[in-house]
Amino acid sequence: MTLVGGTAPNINTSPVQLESRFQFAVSVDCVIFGYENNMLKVLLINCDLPEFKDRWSLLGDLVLPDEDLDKASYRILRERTGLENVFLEQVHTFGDVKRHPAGRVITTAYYSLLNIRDHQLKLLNNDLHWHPLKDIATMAFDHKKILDACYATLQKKIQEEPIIFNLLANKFSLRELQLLYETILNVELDRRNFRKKLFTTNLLTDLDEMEANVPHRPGKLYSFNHAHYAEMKKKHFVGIDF
Amino acid sequence: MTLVGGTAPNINTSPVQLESRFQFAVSVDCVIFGYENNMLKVLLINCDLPEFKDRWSLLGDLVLPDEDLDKASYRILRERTGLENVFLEQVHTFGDVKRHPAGRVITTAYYSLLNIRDHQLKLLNNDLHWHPLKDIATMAFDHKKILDACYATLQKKIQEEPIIFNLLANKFSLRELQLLYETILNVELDRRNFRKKLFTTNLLTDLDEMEANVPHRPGKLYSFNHAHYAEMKKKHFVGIDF
DNA sequence: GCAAAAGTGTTCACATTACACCCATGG
DNA sequence: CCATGGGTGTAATGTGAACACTTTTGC
Repeated sequence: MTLVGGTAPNINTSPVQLESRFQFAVSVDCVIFGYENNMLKVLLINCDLPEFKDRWSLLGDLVLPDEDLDKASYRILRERTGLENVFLEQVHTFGDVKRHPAGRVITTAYYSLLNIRDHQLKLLNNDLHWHPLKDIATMAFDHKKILDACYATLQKKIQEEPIIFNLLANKFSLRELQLLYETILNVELDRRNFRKKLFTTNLLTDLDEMEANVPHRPGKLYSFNHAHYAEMKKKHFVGIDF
Repeated sequence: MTLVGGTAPNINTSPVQLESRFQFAVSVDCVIFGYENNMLKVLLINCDLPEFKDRWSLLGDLVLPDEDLDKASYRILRERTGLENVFLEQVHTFGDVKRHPAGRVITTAYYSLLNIRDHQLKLLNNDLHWHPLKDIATMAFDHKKILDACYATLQKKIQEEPIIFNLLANKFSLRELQLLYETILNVELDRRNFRKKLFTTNLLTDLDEMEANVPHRPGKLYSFNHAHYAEMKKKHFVGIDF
């Protein structure tokens, strides 16, 4: 065991020459979740590395030397989807020695939520594809582990904060919202209790519009009340639990 | 804006030469929480960098080239406290370009929980000091931001999992446990409801021992029932909420 | 008129909260 | 005997879960 209280030069306490220790590459990987046809999907790209032939990879890239870590994740998202102002949040950093065949690459995972319908046209001429989460069994690198971690975070987070609306169009029915909760959490919810609960949060704006072209009685359409949520957040924590 | 679907060589998709891009140093910083005299404390070390004269720094170090990120955090803890098998968990990675004056250093923050009483002797001959959390206003680097993030995680996590026992001695009274919850969460709890709640979790083992040397009626002593918690975890998620 | 989902209230079980009195010990 | 916290129970309130029928639309 190393001696307690050793006084070796330390990056936090003493001026140290760092040049010889810039030996790492740092990347970010984005788990971009989308929702379509009652399926939670993830945007993936084909991996051309011989080690991972025919496997899928997350969208990621090396962080640039003069680029903040968070900025890098937004850059990936922008370069790959053309989108700005999308929900994006750091989840975890993966730094096992052998996680990347090219060398020592530490990667920080982010997850992002967006509405596939609104953005699908921007994905033309691309190697990118939406994959139903359920169908993803193996991936390149340690990306399955990263995906699992981000999915777990997503499941937890939608019960704490109303981030789920990022996956829906601006206008949605209560049924769509409930289905999305059920899909992500992998549970079944009582329709009446769900409605009650959502309405008491006051986070929904009734648009006085109805669904169209549905083979049944059309439901009302709602939108997420961003302004009201911002107000609530100022005062107290907002939770959504089932 | 960068073109969507650009096909520039990418670390996740194509074989790339990395050597020229190993331009980062990677460190870990540990926020080591302890509890003593009804105060939540943090183990800090003096920073000798001229930029941060007389400021305090977290315990951290560069990750070694052949060392897993998680392993590095355990090493810091072992080197600084002599402790093994202490609760330690990753919180967040901080990677702003200018966060470290020596160059581009990405740091991953971990937090750790330990019982000060049981371990204080190992801190002799050391620059380390326990600081009451309340007294820490400024720190070196972005360490105050890191500390705040870890504290927020701690507050949240003790309401989800029984990690709080890591801060207490093996034997503790219900009052000590309640005080600790109150201290960390910065709330006041009803004593009777607290007892009921804790007992219903079945996580406490009644040791049939009493406090000694207290200037009032001695309370019973309990220990955390690790075995029972492990059993519960197998079956379902265990939550502790107030 | 049939299928499919919208919309709506009540009851019950359980969990949380609020709250007051006597007890044991040290000084 | 006094100060300090230990130990206990109950009533009220709030929350989550279970549950059935009528309505509206497309076909």
